[in-house]
Amino acid sequence: MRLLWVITAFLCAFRKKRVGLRFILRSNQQHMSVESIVQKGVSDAIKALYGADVNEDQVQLQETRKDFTGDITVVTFPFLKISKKKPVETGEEIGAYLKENVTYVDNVSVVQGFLNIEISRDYWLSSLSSIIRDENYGYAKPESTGHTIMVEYSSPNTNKPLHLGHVRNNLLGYSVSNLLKACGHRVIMVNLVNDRGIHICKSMLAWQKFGEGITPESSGKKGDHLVGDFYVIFDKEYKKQIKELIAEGKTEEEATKTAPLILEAQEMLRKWEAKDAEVVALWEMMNSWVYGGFDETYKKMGVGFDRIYHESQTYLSGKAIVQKGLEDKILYQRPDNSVWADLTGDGLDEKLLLRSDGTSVYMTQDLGTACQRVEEYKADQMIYVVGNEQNYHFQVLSLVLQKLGYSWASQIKHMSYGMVELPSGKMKSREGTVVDADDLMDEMIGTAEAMSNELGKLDGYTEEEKKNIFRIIGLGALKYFILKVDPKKNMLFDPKESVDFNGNTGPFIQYTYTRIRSIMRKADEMGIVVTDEVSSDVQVDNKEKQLIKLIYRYPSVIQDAGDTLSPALVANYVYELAKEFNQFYHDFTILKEENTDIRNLRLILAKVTGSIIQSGMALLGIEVPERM
RNA sequence: GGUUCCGUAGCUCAGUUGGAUAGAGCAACAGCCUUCUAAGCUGUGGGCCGCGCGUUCGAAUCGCGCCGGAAUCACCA
Repeated sequence: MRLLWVITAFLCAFRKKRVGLRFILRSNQQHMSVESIVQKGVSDAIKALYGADVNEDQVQLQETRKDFTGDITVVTFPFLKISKKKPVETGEEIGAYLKENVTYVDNVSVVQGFLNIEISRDYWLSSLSSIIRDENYGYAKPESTGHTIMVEYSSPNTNKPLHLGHVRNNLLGYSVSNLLKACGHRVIMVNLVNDRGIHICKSMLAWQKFGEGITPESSGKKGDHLVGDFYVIFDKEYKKQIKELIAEGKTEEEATKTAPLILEAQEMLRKWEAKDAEVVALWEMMNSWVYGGFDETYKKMGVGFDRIYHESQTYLSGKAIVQKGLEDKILYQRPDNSVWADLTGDGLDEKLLLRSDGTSVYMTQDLGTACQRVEEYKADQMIYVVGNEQNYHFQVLSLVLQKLGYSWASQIKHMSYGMVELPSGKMKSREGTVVDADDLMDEMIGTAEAMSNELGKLDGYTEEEKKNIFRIIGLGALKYFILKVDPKKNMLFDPKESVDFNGNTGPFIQYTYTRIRSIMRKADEMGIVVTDEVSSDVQVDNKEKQLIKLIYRYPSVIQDAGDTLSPALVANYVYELAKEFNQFYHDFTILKEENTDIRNLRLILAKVTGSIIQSGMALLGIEVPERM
C-alpha cells in the first residue's frame, strides 16, 4: 500500500553535483561543444594575458540574454582578482583574445561584467547537419552505461480502482524509466501489488454478504470498479453497525473494535493466512477481477511493467535478515519478543521490525524484497516511485539496510512526489471526491472529441481514425498537464475546469507536430527532397539560429532530466521548442521559399524539430498524431 | 513537539553549477486567417519572488531565524 497519496523528498541529498558544463559526446559529432570551446578558450586567454591557471570547469557560462547579441556569455567577475582590472576591461581583453585565437568565435561584446560571445554560423550549421544524420539524437546508446536500475512504481491495492493519485504515480514512474533508458541505463520496471491484508478482506466479505453472486460478466462492470463498490458497501455497513452499538451505550472505540463486520473481516484474514481453501478461492477470484480491470487501465494509460511482484508472496520475506541483524546485535529484542531498530542516534525514532508474535510488518517486507531484487537483477540502483507521505518509511529503509551492512543501501532512492490536490482539498473516498482514473481518461478524450468536432478539421476521416486521434489528444493533455509540474511539488487539479488544450499544454505541442507533418507531406507531394546537406553559405536569420540553439540543447536536457529524475524538464523544454517553432512558422514561409538552400535549411529545421517533439513526448509517454 | 518538503502575477506553473531589466500559460483587453492547419501568432495590463537578518562584487537561488501550508512520527500498508 505504497500509494496513499502525496509528496516530496530528499532527492537533493542524492542529486549529483554537476561539475562544469556537460560535454556532449556522440559517435558522429565532429566537434566539441560550444561550452567546451569557450571554456578552453577563456582558460587559455587568462593564461596568456595574466599568467594564471584557471581550470576550464571554473569558467562560468550562461546563455546570452535575448536582448543582447551573442550566443553564450562568460561571467568575468570571478577573474577580476586575477586580472586586477575592471570588469569591462577584463572582458574586453579576454574577448579580444578569443576572437583572435578561437576558431568558432565570430564576435564579442562586453556589457558590464558580461562577455557575450557570438558563435559562427559555420558551427551551428555543421552541428545541425550532424544532428539530422543522428537517428537517435539526444539518446545515449542503449545500455551503454552498464548500470542496471530498477524502478518500482504504481503499487496499487487490489480493493479499489486506480485514481488520480495513481495516475501521477504511473506517469512519473513510466516517464522516469524512459528517461533512464535514454541516458543509457538498463531499466527494469516493476510493480509491487498489494493484494493481501484486511482491506482486501473487507471487499471480499461485503461481496460474500451482499453480492448475490454478481460478477464483472453478469454486471457488465469493470472488475476493479465492482470490487471497489463492495469496499464502499463494507464501509457503509460497518459504519451502520458502529452507530447501532454506540446507541446501545458502547463507546466509539469499543464499537469500532467490536462491530460484527470488522470481526468477521479479521477472521477472514486469519483464514487467508491459514490458507483456508474457501477464502483463498474467493480471494483469487476477486483479485483476478481486479487485475483484469487494472490491465485495461494500464493499457489505456500506456504504461507497463517488466515484472509484477505480489505482496502475498513477499510479505513474509525479510524475517531472516532481521534475525541475522538481531544475532549481530545491530537490532534488539524487547521482553515481549518484538524486534526493533534503534535509530534515535540518527535523529529518528525506534522502528518495529518484527511483532511480538513474530510476524513481519511493511518494513520487514521491504528489507526482504530489496535484497531479493539486488540478487535477482543485479540492480545497481533501486528507485521507488512513491508519494511523499512515505518519506519517513524510505528514510528508515535506507538507514536500516546501511546499519545491516549492505553496501548498496545508499543506492536506494525514494523518488518522492507531491500529492495531487483538488480545489476542495484532499480526495476522500468516503466523501465521493475521488477522481477515478478511468473516468478521468474518458472525460479527457471526450473533451478532445468535442473540441475537434467543433474545429471540424477531421471531416472525411473514418470513425476509427478519429477515435484514435481523440484518444491521443485527450491523453496527451492529461499526461502533459501532470508531467510538466516538478514532481516533488504538490499540484492542484481542478476537475471542473478540466485541462486546457491551448497554451502550455500537450495538445499545443501535438498541434505543432501536426503542422510540421503537414509541411513534410506537402513537400513530398511537390517533389521536394530534403537533403541532409546543409549549405554552408546560406543566410541564417536570427529566428532560425534561435531554433538551432534550442535543438542543440536537447541531449543535455535529457541528461539533466535523467540525473534529477524530472520529466518536467523534458516537458518544459519541448514546450519551449514548440513555441519557438510556431513563431518561426508564423514569420517565415518554408515551401514557397525560392532559394533552394534556404528552403532546404528550413525544411531541415522543421524535420528535426518534429522528431525532437516526437521523441521528447515519447519520453513522457505521450503519442503525437499525424493530423488534428 | 521532532523530522521532511513547499511558499514566485488574480489562477496554474517555469526559473538546477548564485549573475544582467524575474518568465510562460490561463483569465481580461486590443489586433492578425484570399498565403505551408488560427488547438496558432502579435501586443497591453498585471510581481516587497512569504517576512527579517546574514554571506558577497552580485541572492528568487546559499545560511540562520521567524510566519504560513502540507506530509509523517502505528505491533496498518
